[in-house]
Amino acid sequence: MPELPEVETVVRGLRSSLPGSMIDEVRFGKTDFVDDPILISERVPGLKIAGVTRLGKFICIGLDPVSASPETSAGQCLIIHLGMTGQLTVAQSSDPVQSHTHVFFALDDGRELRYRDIRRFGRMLTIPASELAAFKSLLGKEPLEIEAEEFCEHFGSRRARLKALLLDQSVLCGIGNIYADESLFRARLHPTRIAEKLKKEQLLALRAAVREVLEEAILFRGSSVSDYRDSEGKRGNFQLKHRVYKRDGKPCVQCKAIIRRMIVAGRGTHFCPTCQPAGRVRRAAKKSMKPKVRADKAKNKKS
DNA sequence: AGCTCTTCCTGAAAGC
DNA sequence: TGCTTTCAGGAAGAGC
Repeated sequence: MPELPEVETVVRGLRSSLPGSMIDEVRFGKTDFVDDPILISERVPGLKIAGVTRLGKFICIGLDPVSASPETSAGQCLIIHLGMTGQLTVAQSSDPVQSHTHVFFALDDGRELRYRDIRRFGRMLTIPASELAAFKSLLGKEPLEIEAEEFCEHFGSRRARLKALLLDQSVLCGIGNIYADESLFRARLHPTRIAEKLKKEQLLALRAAVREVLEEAILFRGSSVSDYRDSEGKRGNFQLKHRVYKRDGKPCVQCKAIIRRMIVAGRGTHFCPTCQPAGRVRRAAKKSMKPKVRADKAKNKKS
């Protein structure tokens, strides 16, 4: 599934081939993942692609009017989230169309920017360029940009589990299930540990692990599990470097213990029980000779 | 505040 | 062999 390294790889590919081209026409197949297809059809054709950037897991295609008359500030941003199975590729318009391709942006040079999404968990919308800052402000910090102090403030004050926080796009943007698990392994932290209870050095280790994993994954052009492909339709290679993700039942690369899988924050979560020891286990559950009574007492106390 | 559950969707894999 | 069921998960919303 596309997370920060995969989206970054796609963005770099698009950036090298799209800017300067004009979008002539937009055609849609299914549109249930598009905020407002009519608006896109109205606003986008006739605009020139100025640049391609990444915001967390979002791809942002900057579109400018061709004749830059001062009063038409009709610059737009086409924003695309790949969800689980989204693919954004550039093809010749004569190339065969793969199944599940739902949006076609015909360019003025005979090429097409195509959006394919098997499960349609992606999202597509257009906003005026002037609203980009507001859109950005809804997202958390970029994990490759956040400073150490800021990271410690954001995480150190939260009572949530580390895994849940890493997945929360309003805290850090761009991390998904793969890189959350891989980062926690490298930081030697158990996914269910409570962020607030970490020592500063552990928070710093987590920040460093996140950066290291993401940077390495970008070098390998992302991880191709399931359907990920870059803008040329090619696979990434970082899946070969995963140390815990989808490796449950296999020996830990570090200590040979068996990698385990559990559900945390509703997601399949992979970890090494030895390298990533759990935090203090709450005592309550253990010596519960009279669990019912205890539970009731606790309830009465509150009310 | 933060947790779980549900919804969206398809194809792969497991179960019968 | 072939059908049916289960599962995976990013994000948002409901409800606790």
